[in-house]
Amino acid sequence: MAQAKYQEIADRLREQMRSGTLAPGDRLPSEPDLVREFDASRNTVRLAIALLTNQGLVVTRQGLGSFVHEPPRPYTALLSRVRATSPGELHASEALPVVSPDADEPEMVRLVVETGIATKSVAEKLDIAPGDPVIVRRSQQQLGDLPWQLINSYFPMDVAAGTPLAHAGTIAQGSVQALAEAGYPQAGFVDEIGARMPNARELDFFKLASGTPVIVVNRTAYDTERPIRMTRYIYRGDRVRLAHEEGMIPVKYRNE
Amino acid sequence: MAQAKYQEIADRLREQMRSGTLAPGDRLPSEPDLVREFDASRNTVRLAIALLTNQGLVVTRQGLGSFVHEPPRPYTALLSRVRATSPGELHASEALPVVSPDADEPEMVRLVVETGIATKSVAEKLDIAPGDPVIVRRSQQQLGDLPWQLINSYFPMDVAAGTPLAHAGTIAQGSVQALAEAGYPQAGFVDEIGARMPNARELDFFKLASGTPVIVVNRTAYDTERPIRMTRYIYRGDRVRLAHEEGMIPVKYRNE
DNA sequence: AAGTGGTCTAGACCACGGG
DNA sequence: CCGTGGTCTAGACCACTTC
Repeated sequence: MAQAKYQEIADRLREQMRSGTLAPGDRLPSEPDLVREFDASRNTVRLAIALLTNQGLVVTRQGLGSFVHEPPRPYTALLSRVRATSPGELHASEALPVVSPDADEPEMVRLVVETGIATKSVAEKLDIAPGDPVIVRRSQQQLGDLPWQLINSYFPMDVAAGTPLAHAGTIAQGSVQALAEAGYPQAGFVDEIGARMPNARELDFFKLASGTPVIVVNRTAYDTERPIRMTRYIYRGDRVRLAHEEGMIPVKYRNE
Repeated sequence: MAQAKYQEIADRLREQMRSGTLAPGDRLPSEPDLVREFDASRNTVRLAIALLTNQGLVVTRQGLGSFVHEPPRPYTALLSRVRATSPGELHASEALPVVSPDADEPEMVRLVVETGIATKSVAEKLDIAPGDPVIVRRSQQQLGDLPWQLINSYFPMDVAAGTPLAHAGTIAQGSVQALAEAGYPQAGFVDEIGARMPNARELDFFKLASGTPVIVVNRTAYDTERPIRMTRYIYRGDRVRLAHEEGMIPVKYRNE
């Protein structure tokens, strides 16, 4: 066989999506229909649909059918806020500023503060040893009823102990200010951006369809000497874009 | 049944990976072994393994077995080259600068230049109409034998026609310089960064295991008036990180 | 009730990789 | 050759959604 039958079925369906015969939101033929159309067993048809699902092209809903994925309009998070930022815009947990949300969606935040120990990746960024104690601030954020980002901030214990950073609740003045008041003014930061498939926790929080990756931003902040914070932002790949600007952008093309 | 049997099998295997019983690179028990261990049919075992594969935790190789995924050390592409860049460092197709590749890996580039028509997404970025003609420069890049990025640059026809940008072959002085000489000096750019599952072309070029997303960077460059270029960088999510720096970073923590 | 997808079984044959 | 995963079948029963 030149090509597996389930590949053939997937290819045909993919082709129909490309050509518009199957438009975003359309229901695919039912599994029994495809069984008849391609003279295949149901398992083979299901293999084809699983393939498309894991490529993010199709979503299936039990009792209803399989549907061509409709890419939603994404929210955009800004890696750098170049233009003036009023102090009031600073988010409690230092979330990246967002543009173009559906204006008046209420924002909901669940915040947990705890002490923990540094994992290998956290230790590396903070230049401490794995297992060293750290202050962890975790938050889960929703816009309307869309769970859209997870933020985990890690502070070296000697930096954050005894400061407002170590206490539960939001930080009125913002964590950058709190770090400055504790004697660690932020001088700069490095972002490291990657993408991977979600783990169980992320799958549960975001309610992601399979075939949807997450975007991970590791932001390590430094004073003039050393790392003073590492913040890990996790976004759902299907609804979020990151933006970064440099130089002069004509006004009509700027974000925000 | 509280939980599907294949979910149960996947959970157990995942737990063994977390605890270290199964270390990265280890071979999982064979399918017949798992059939015996969990008293399940082979198809059910395969469902469990497919789940782990699509989460990027496991890779299977026919004739050999299934193995716990080994995360490789990633290459890092810099979104902004803050520090001095000599003209010689400019890549022909304006690739983002890379740090920490295995030093002396030879770089290979395949470049195609053609005229095409703007897709919806390209048209939007270039502020032209879908279907309008554009110059397209496509390149495929490898480091050693690792296919690591695809770069597609789109230029409005009125900008690039009759310039070196419209001709095959690399551009000695770099495309930024070529645009400047054509009367369109670049004033700034906007990057839009997202992640998604690879399409067929990308799957083929990168040879990606399922469960591996790609990172997409859309860089739109402007002169003082209008968009003059849109470049789409596509990276394999399993081997690439993007970096972005802001402010002052202590020397020992800088990239490069 | 009827139609959809979700889970599971038992068995078959094929293709690949290594001894 | 043998053990590994890859493909495919035919049939069963369950769970969810809508009418």
